[in-house]
Amino acid sequence: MTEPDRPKTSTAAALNRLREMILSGELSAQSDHLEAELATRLGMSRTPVREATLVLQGMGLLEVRPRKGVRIKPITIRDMEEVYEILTELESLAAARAAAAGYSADDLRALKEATEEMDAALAREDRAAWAAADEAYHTELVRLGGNSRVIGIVQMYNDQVRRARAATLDARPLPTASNADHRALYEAILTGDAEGAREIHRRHRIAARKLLTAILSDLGQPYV
Amino acid sequence: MTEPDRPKTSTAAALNRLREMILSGELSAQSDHLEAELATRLGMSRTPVREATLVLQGMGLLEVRPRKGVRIKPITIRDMEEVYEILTELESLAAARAAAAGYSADDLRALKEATEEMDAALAREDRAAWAAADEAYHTELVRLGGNSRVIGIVQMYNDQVRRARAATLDARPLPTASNADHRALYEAILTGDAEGAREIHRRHRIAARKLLTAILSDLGQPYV
DNA sequence: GAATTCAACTACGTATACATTAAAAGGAGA
DNA sequence: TCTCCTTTTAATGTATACGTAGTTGAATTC
Repeated sequence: MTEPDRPKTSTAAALNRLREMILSGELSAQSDHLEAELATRLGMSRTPVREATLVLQGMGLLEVRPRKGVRIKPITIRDMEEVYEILTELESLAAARAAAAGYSADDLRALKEATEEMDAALAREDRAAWAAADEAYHTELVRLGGNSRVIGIVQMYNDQVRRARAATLDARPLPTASNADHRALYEAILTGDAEGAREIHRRHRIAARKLLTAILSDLGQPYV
Repeated sequence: MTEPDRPKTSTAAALNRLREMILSGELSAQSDHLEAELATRLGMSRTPVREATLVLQGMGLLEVRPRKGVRIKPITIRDMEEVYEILTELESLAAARAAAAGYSADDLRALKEATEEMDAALAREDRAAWAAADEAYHTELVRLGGNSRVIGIVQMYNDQVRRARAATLDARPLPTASNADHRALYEAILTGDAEGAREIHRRHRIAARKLLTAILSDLGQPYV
C-alpha cells in the first residue's frame, strides 16, 4: 500500500479531484459547470482548472463547451458499446502477447491473486470488492501484455466503465461465470497459447458487454 | 476540397501549427523547446502554447518536462511496434464491423477510390501520392467501422506513423503487395464476411509493420 | 583536482486583468 | 403577440505579472 502522494501542482490536483468527482458522481452526468465555479470549489484560480479540463476532455470524461461551461459527459449505451469494443480488442491483444511472452507461474502471481480475490468476494457477495479485484485483474493483464500505450488506453476507458458500473452496481446479478473464464485464461497464458488466450478473453469481454448494456437499457439509459 | 478554416482560437492555432511542425520535422525529434520560445515563434503568449502542449502530450507527440522545455518525442522502433500493434487490432475491428454493417457498393465507393488512387500512384512510382492515398484508405476504413473512439485513436496514432514514414519515405521499396490485400478486403466487406475482413486486414497490417520496423532498423533508429 | 555549497538566474506555475464575443435580455415595430 | 433588432451581460480566451523552485555555474573547501 503506497500512499497516493499529494500532487505537486495545482493542475495535477485539479485533474485528480475533478476526475474523482466525475467518477463518484459528485459531478453528475449531463451537468454543466463554469470554470469559475469549479475554480472556487477547488480553491484555486481558473488557470489550473482550465488546464485540467483540457486533459479531462482528452480522456473523454467531459466536453468543453465555450460559454456554456464544461459538460460532464453522459454514459450512453452507444458509448459503452464503443468502449467495450475497444477494451475487447486491446485486452485480447494483451492476453495474446502475455501468452507469447512465456511468463512463469511466478510472473503471473498477481494475476492469480486477483482471480482468487474475485472468488472470495463472490463468496461473500461483496460486489464492491469484486469490482475492485476485477479491475486489478484487467490492469495486471494489460501490464503483462507489455504495450505501454495499450496500458494507457485501457486505464482511460476503464474510468468510463467504472462510471457505468457505479450506476448499475446494485442492479446487476453476481457475475458467476467470470471466474471460469479467468482460470482458463490463466492456463492459456501459462502454457503460451497466444491465440487461445486471445479468444478466451474476447469471449469473456463480449459477455461482459452484453450484460452491462442490457442493464443500462433496463435502467432507461438513453442509447445516444 | 474544403479549405481548412483558420482556427477560431490561438490555442487551436498553436495546436495545429505545433502538430504540423512536429510532423514535418521542423521541430526535430529529441529537441527541447521552452514555452517562451515557442510562444515567440508562433506570435502569441505562453498561455495558448501551454494549453496546446498539454494536448500534444496527450497525443504522444511531445513530453512536457518542467524547466527543461517540451521534448519532442523520438520515434523509436519500440514505439512503432506498439503503435502498429494497436492499429492492427483496431483497424481489424473496424474492418469486421464494416463487413457486418452490410454496406452497399455505393457506400464503399470512397474506399474503392482510395484503392484505385494507390494503384495509380504505384504505377507512377509516386511515393508521396501513394502515402496520401494509403492514409485516406485507412481513414475511410475506420470511418466505415462506425466506432467514433476507434476513429480518434487511429487518427492520433496515424500521426506517429506519418512521422516514421517521413523519416523512411525514400528508403522503402514500392509496396507492391498492398493492393491485392486492399482488393480482397473490399470484397470481404461487400459480401459481409466479418471474420474474413478482420483476418485479411490483420495480416496486411502485420506485413506493413515488419516492413517499417526493418527499415527503421536499417536506418539506425534506436530500439528504445 | 574533485566535490560540495551557495548564489544568481530563469523557466514554470499560478493568479489576475482585460479584451472578445456569444448569449440573453429587453424594446420597438408590425 | 410575435419577430427582429439593439443593448447588456457574462464567460471565455489571452496576455501579463509575479512568486517559487529547479538548475546552473562559480566559488570554496577538502
